[in-house]
Amino acid sequence: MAIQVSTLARHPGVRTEEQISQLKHQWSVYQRENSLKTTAQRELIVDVFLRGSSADTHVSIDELLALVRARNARVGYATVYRTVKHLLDAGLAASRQFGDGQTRYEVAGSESRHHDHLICQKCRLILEFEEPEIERLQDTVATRLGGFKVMQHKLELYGLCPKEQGVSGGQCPGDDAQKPEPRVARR
Amino acid sequence: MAIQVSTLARHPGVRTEEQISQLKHQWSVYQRENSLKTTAQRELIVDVFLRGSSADTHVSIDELLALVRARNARVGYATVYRTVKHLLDAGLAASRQFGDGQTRYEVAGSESRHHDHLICQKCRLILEFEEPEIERLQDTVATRLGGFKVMQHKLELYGLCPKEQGVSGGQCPGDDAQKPEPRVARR
DNA sequence: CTAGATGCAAAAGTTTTGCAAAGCC
DNA sequence: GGCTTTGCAAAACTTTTGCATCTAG
Repeated sequence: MAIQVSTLARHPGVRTEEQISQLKHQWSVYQRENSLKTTAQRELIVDVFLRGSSADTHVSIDELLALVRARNARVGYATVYRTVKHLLDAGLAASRQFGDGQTRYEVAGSESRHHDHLICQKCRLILEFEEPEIERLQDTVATRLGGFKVMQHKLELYGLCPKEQGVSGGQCPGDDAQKPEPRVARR
Repeated sequence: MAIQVSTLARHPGVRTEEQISQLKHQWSVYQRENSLKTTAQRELIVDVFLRGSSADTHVSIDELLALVRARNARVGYATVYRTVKHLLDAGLAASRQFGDGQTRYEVAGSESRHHDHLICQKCRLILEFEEPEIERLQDTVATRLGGFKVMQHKLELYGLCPKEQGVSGGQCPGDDAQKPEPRVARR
């Protein structure tokens, strides 16, 4: 019996045009409020990030830069870092650390419902899921803590995906681990 | 009405001698299994880590080294990193990233019950709490995911501690942020 | 004696910053 | 024109590694 993984992940990367333009509107509001100028690089980075193809949910800065450079080679690291910082500030991006040493970013914003993550400890596959119950849990704890005001949470489940269970040397979606290329520009 | 924070934190640092020796036993088993030699430095690091005073739950490598050097100045970074790696491997330490850029470590092991964290976004105070409900939640998701085997979870709640709420420029336990000293030895 | 451990310094990897040049408004 | 942004390189910071030396077993 095949296990339907795809129904669990929130159709990553399948963002409708409508959602994209909603997110872009949120971005332009932020731009105006902070008197940010509109530059080709920044717009490109934002566009690439918000559209994120299904393979590129949870991008690292490196990956994002690579995607951006595919469309415009003359973009520097610093610009990506600075732009992502703006996206975080605008609430359009959220950062996550899954323990692989890199900070990863995913699309947030009013359009996206909150979700949590399940990470395969063997193959590093990352799945998303929604669990409304946890909001209730959060409130329970908040109440017990009395004075605390809980703003957000991060829940990560770590375990083994179907392909890894029992298989000692089995392969896995993320297992064909081509050593990450040395970063695009290193000194 | 004062809020009883202390009852929520699992009495951090108040580990009984019995617990300590239980942990040390676990360590010595690991040592034997992996033919690790007993050296003064390593024993010291392990001791300092496992005893961790109430202020020193969730230590960073830097903090741990500082504590260790207070007792023996001739210990290097590398040794601390290598020893902590052993502790992780032995299941006596667990690593956490709370978004302040440093990896932090806390005591794990059979003695300690699982717990989760609440982090004040303003003052970086870290509290621990237990919430049995979440194990059930974990199972719910595992069931829904069908083929997944969930091994562990991390739940982090981010919010504002009592002292920070409503106070725009208010101070906070962790707010007297003396800029972190430049690391102990830098080139 | 020998395998493992240490300390140092260098290297590696990620993120930030200073600055001159270029671009937006 | 003035203020923001960019790209580059250098700096800052965390973690790992190579190696000569030392030490527990």
